Amino acid sequence: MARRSDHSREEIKEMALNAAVTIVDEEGSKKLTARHVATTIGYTVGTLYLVFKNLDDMVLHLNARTLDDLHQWLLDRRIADATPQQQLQVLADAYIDYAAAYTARWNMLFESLVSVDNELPDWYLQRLSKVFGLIESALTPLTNRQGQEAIVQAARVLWAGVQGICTLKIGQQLDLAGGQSTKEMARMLIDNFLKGFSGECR
Amino acid sequence: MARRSDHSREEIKEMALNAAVTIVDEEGSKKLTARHVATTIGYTVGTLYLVFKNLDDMVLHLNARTLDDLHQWLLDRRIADATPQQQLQVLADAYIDYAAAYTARWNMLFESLVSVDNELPDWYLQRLSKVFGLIESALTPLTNRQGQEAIVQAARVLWAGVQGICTLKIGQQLDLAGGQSTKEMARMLIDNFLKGFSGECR
DNA sequence: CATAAAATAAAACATCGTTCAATTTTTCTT
DNA sequence: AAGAAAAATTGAACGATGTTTTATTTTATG
Repeated sequence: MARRSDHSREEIKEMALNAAVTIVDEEGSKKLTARHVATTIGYTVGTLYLVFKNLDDMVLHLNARTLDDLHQWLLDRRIADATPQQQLQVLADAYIDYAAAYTARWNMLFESLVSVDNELPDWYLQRLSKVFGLIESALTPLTNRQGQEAIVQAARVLWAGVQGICTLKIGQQLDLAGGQSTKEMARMLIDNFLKGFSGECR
Repeated sequence: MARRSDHSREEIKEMALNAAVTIVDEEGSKKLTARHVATTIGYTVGTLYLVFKNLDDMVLHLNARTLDDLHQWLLDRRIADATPQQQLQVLADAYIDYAAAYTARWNMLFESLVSVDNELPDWYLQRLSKVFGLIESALTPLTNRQGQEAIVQAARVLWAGVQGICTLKIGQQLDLAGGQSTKEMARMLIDNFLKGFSGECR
């Protein structure tokens, strides 16, 4: 057992979150319990409550990490010199890939939005905005035709759309006639939405 | 305490589900526990396991009810003699209203999609399809321009989009610049998507 | 009326989040 | 350096949970 001041509170926090990520990835979010995390890092359950207010607080910090990770994931897959449409499709594909690769983590992102009664803290909202900003910046070339306000709104709508496509795994659950993949759905969303949005219509 | 054969198993099932709906609506999904449901209907917890395989099974049946209810809700609000665009906007608004009015119920619909490991049973998928079919039928007038296959795909994408808009309550959580309401987002999604989809573009 | 079968209750189990008192280790004071 | 104060950590405890098992009651059956 770890004994006094082997690690600072900040270190324990780090260790706990590392353990939490591993548990979620390898055993699923249902196995993410206080005791499991504590014993994994060589402490007992009481210690966790020294560095986190409660389990929800820990999950919030865990989700913040996921958002950072997702943001980097999307950044790494962005391509230069592409049309907004191409950029968005790359982003959507990357988002879908992340959700598929780290499903448990990704799910927790939205479970928490439900369970948290209080408002989300600023440091969390900032992480959300960062991810969200990627879609926004892909749309900025359209600022000539559309106002900045409309761009922001479109980015929200598009992200929500891709999010919904991932959430309802319709491709898997409702696949009755002809397997339409998640990415195909996202492509359809982006193509048609952008056609309408970028004003190529009468 | 209720005593032997006061109610058939089917009646107990009904009572339990009625109690569950009330609990979820009035106290939230977190208060939906086996003991709470059992005592509400005047039985003890063991009896519940006579009519449901486990709590997840009960939630699944509860969700089936919600889907039926949602389907009727959407039906009641449909309008006749309207363009696909109008129909879809009415549907989207109704969907959003339902999610707002019965948030706890509505949330459980998608939490369960996550937690259930096994495939969803047929009787549940049929309920999903029924709701989904409403969007599809609103799009059928476009069958001339687009193939039946494309209609089905578009319905999926649009529903997913509205779903995502509801899920990320961006209007409330990420509302940094200018309050864009959920319905406005849905309108933007449908308008632009349909413009692109219905082929009014070059 | 006795006995089998079913329905229900009650108790038990392991686990959970959370709190708290007890114990150990460090730091501070003189 | 020694003892007191403070902090870190444990371990036990509490109430609640999902689920299973045992015991009891009620009905049905012969």
